[in-house]
Formats: sequence, C-alpha cells, structure tokens
Amino acid sequence: MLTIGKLGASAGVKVPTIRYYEQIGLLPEAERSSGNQRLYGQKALERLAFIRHARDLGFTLEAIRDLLSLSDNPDQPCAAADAIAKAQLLEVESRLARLTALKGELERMIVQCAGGRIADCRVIEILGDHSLCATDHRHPRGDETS
Amino acid sequence: MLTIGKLGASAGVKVPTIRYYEQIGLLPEAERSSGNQRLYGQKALERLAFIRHARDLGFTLEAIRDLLSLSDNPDQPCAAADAIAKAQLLEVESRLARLTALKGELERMIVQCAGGRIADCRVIEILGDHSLCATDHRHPRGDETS
DNA sequence: TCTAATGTCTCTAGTAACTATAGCTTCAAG
DNA sequence: CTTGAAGCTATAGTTACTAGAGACATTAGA
Repeated sequence: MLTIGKLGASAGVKVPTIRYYEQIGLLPEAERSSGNQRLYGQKALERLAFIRHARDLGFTLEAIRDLLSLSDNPDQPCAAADAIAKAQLLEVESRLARLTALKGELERMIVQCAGGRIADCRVIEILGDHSLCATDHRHPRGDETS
Repeated sequence: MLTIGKLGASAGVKVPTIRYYEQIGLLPEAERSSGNQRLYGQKALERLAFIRHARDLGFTLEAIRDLLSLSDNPDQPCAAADAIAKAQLLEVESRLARLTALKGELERMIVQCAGGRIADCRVIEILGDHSLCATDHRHPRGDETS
C-alpha cells in the first residue's frame, strides 16, 4: 500500500492535486489507515497515471471524466461509447491543427530574430501585425482548454 | 476614436477582457469621453492586437508583459524575445508529438469499436501506462502556461 | 423630439485546475 | 522516545478570463 506522498511521486502528481482529484470525484475515496491517512493500491496508481497523462495532453478534467467512464465500464457495447470517442478525436484534431499553425508562427519568429537588436527584430512586429500571419486565428479567445 | 466595443471587434478580443487588461496594467488607462466611456486610438489597437496574437500563440500574460516591455525599449539585443519564443516552440513540439500519437490511438479505437468492446481498445492502456509513452513527461504538473 | 434598443459603466462573483497556507495529528528513524 | 517529515482538514489565493446586476450613455427610428 502506498501513502499519498509515494503515490504522487510515482505518478508525477503533487499531493494536494491528488486530494483535489478525490474531492471532485475523479479518484474514489481512498482507504484510510488506522491513523486516518490515505492508502492506495496499484489500481489507484494506474488511474492517477491515466489522469496525469491525459492532462499532459491537454484534456480537460471533464473530458478525462468521460474517458474514465469508458475505462470503468469496459463491457459496455461500443455503440454507447462511440460518440464519446469521436468527440475526443474531433477535439484532438482541432488541437493538432492549432498547434501546428502555432509551431509555424514560432519558427518564423525565431528565424527572423537572428541576433540583432529588438528594433531590427521582427518578433514583436509579427505579434503585432495580423496581416503578417500565415494562418487564420481570428476565432474568439478563451477556447484553449476546450 | 474607437469605443471599447469597436476596438474589441477589430482586435478579436471581448469587451470585458479589454477592461481586464487595463485593470492589470497590460493596456494603459484609456482616454474617456464626456460621458465617461473609454476611447481608443490606433496605438491601443496595435497593442491589443499584439496581446491577442501572443495569447493565441500560447504566451502567458507575464511573458506578454515582458515582450511589451522589450518592445517599449527597442535598444537592447533581442535575445530575450528569442528565448521566450524558443521556449514556447519546444513546448509546442512536445505537445504535437504526444497529441499525434493519441490521435492515432483514438482513430484505432473508433475503428475497433465497429463490433467489439471498450475492453479491446488501447487508448486507456496507452494513457495509463507510462512505459508506452513516446516522450518523457515526468516533470511535475502545473507548468503548462509557463 | 421622444423613445426604445443597444452599448457602456462599475462592481461583484464565478470558472478551471490547481497551489499555498495554517494549524493540527501521525508516522518512522535514530 | 523524541523529533522531524509527512499527513490531515479547511480556507484562501492563483491565472486569465467570463457572467451577471443595476445604472448611465449613445444612437436609430417614429
């Protein structure tokens, strides 16, 4: 059995974050020791690693909740889960497209900032001037985690 | 002179966000009309477009504050701006690699779901198993905006 | 010119996904 | 058997906004 600290170290998640995940119901309530300390087994470690990796890939906790509900009922017919999986795929593809555009912009910025002074460097200019953009990112803000 | 609404529409930034940027000092306090409404000129539009664009590329407001202060004193070497952009690029490339892998898994899951069960899908396994990770992301969490 | 609709004002509170602090208890090593 | 690290709960703070309330300003149409 792992204490919360060992669990966090193993999964690469901070201790308060684990307690937070329990609080919001992403992790089940942990078993407790005689002294009221949380104890975790292998299953909890796997679940936490899953969450950690999915967060790392930019999924929201809500999306992760959906993915976990898939893994929690693996005997469900796939028809029921198909919509969730497809929604995730759409999200991933959109995220990929935006990241790819972003990468191009950053590369262009770095090439043009070839060791001069800021006055001669176009990084600032590129960020200020929409017409220099290779890609269209005029969609409204506030959607990077969605 | 632009009202806050026109400014927001031109730059692709919502009105409350502009007021928020003023509040935290990213935008200077705006001139006011006789009726106390904010009025903006071309300089404000450029500055806001800069901020919008940089946010779109994933820079934090702190990084943007730095970039703005660089652009306000353009007589230094641009290594600082370059370093900020390069750090962003590294992060973006790492995310791209991992997302691409996940996209493949999600696509395969949907194909496999044609007749099977969730238990046969490897998405959960991929996200749960650290050894299947293509890249190393063992760094502590909570740094995606830095 | 009056009026209705829309835009703007301030202020407060809420969101996601944590992170930090305070003040206490429990556990493990020397 | 003590002492220092690690754990507990609970609350408040963080970033980058977003939403709502209630009041004032501006503008287009009758």
